[in-house]
Amino acid sequence: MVQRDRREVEKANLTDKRYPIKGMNVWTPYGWKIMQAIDRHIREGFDATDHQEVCFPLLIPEDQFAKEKEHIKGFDAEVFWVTHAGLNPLDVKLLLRPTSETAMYPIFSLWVRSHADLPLKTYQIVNTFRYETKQTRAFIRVREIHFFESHTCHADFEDAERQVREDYDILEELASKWCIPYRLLKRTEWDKFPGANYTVGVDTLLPSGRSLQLGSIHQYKENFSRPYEIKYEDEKGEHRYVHQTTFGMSERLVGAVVAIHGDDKGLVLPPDIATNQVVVIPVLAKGETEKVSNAARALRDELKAAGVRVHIDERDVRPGVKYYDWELKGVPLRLELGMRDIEKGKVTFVRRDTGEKSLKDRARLVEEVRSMLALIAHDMLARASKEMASGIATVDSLEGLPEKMIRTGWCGGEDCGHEIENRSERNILGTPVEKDEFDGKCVVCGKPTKTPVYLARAM
RNA sequence: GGGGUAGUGGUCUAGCUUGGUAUGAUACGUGCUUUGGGAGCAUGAGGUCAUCGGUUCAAAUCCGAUCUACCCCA
Repeated sequence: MVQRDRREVEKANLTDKRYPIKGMNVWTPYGWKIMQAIDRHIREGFDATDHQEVCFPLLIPEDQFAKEKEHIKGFDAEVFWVTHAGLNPLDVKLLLRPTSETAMYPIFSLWVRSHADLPLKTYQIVNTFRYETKQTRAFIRVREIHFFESHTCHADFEDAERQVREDYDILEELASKWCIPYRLLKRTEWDKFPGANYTVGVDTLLPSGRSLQLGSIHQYKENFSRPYEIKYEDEKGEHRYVHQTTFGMSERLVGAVVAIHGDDKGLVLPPDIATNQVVVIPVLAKGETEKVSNAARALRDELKAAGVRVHIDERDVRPGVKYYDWELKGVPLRLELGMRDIEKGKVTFVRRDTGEKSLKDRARLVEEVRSMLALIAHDMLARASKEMASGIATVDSLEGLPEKMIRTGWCGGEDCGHEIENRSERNILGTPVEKDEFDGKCVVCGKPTKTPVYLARAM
C-alpha cells in the first residue's frame, strides 16, 4: 500500500525525476498546471482576507539567520550554504532559505512603525530549500520545495489568535476545493516548529495508513519579534513587540491529491484542480467524420463559452486509446459523441471517479455538465472523508495496534507522551483543535482525560 | 543514522558468471487502411551501456570511487 502511494504519483507523469540532483525534480507541464491551480486557490483565499502577496530574496545572510536561537537550532543541519561569489570566498556566508522568517523579519521591523500599520498580513509563494537526509520522495519529501507561507504581525496575542482562526477558515474552504479531508492537531511541545509558541499541524491520512502533514499554522507570540525587534508605538505612545503567526503549505498538496484520489487507472483530479474538467471524444464513423467532428467542436465551444475548462481530443487514434489516456490524466468528466448519440439528441457522460456512464440530453448540455462536476466534487470529498474516518481507530491500549491512525487517551504529560510514542512505534501528531468528544484515560498513567491524542506513522 | 539492491535508445529489458562495440518489446516519425475500451501493414530514426578513474591488445561485462533511484531497519 505504501508502494501504491508512490506508483500513482509516478505513473501520472507530473514530475520528471531524471534531474541529477537528489530531491530536486522537474515539474512537467501537466504537473505544473495542477500546482498552479492549487496556487491560484491559495491566492484567491488569502487575497480575499486582505493578505498582501510579497516576494523576498532567496538568500539570507548567516548572521541574520542566527538571531533566534531555537529557530537556528531546528534548521541549521539542513540548510544549503552559498560560500563563494565567483572565485572569492564570502565574508558572510549566505544560505538558501529553508523558510522565510529570518529573511522577512528584519524588513518587517522597518515596515512596522505604529499600531496603524497593524495587522500586517503578507504571504509569498516561492521555493525553499532543505537538505533532507531521509529518503526523498516526489512531492512528499524533496529538497527544493514549492512553498506557500503567510506571515502576519499583530498588535497583541488576541489579534494573532484571531488570525489563526481565520487561517482555519481559509483552509477549510481550500481543502473542500481539493476534496481533501484533514484534522487540525496541536503538536506537542517537543514537536512544535523551532521558535514557535505553539504549532497546529494539518494532517491527512493516506490509503497506506500513514499520515501526511499538509501544512502547519504557528503562533509565534513575541518569540521572533523580540530578537528581530519588530516593534510598534501604540495609542498611548508606548513601544510594544508585535505578535506573529505563520501558515505554511507546500507541493505536498499535489502528492496528497494524487495519493488520496488516485486509483488503478491513474489520477483522479477534483474538478476545481483539473486542468481540463471535461474532455470531449468524437467517435468518428466512415463517411460521417465531418458531421461528428463539427458536432463535437460545437460541444466544446458551448462549454468553453460557459466557462468550463474543456478539451477536445481530435488525435487520429482509436477512441479506446483516448479513454485510457484521459483516465490516466484524471480528467473528471468525459463526453463521448458519435453518430449513435447525435441521432438520439444525446451525449454520453462518463464520470472518472466512479466510471459510471449515462446519456444526457444534448439540449441541456451546460447545466448537465455543471451539475455533474459539482456532484463529482461532492462525492470525492465525501468518499475521502469517510475513508479517513474509517482509517482512525480509537483504542484504550497500545497492544496489537491496527495499521491505522490511532486515537487514544493522554494526560498531556511529557513522560507519558514519550512512552506512548515508544510503545506504539508511532509519532504523536497532537491533540485536536476542533471539537472531538472523548472520555477516557491516559493509556500510560491511567489518569482520566477528556482530550484524545492522535498517533500515526508519518509519511 | 544503519543495512541492502540496482542504473543499457524516451520507457521497460536481454547480454555481465566465462571481456571481442548491444537483444527484444513499447513509445516516437512517415504513408495507407481504420475508429463506441489500448488496431494492422510497410518504412524510418533513436545508444559516449549513470559518471570518473583503474586493469587489459580489447571493458556494458572485471576492480575502485562518486552520483542517482528504490527497498528494509532504527
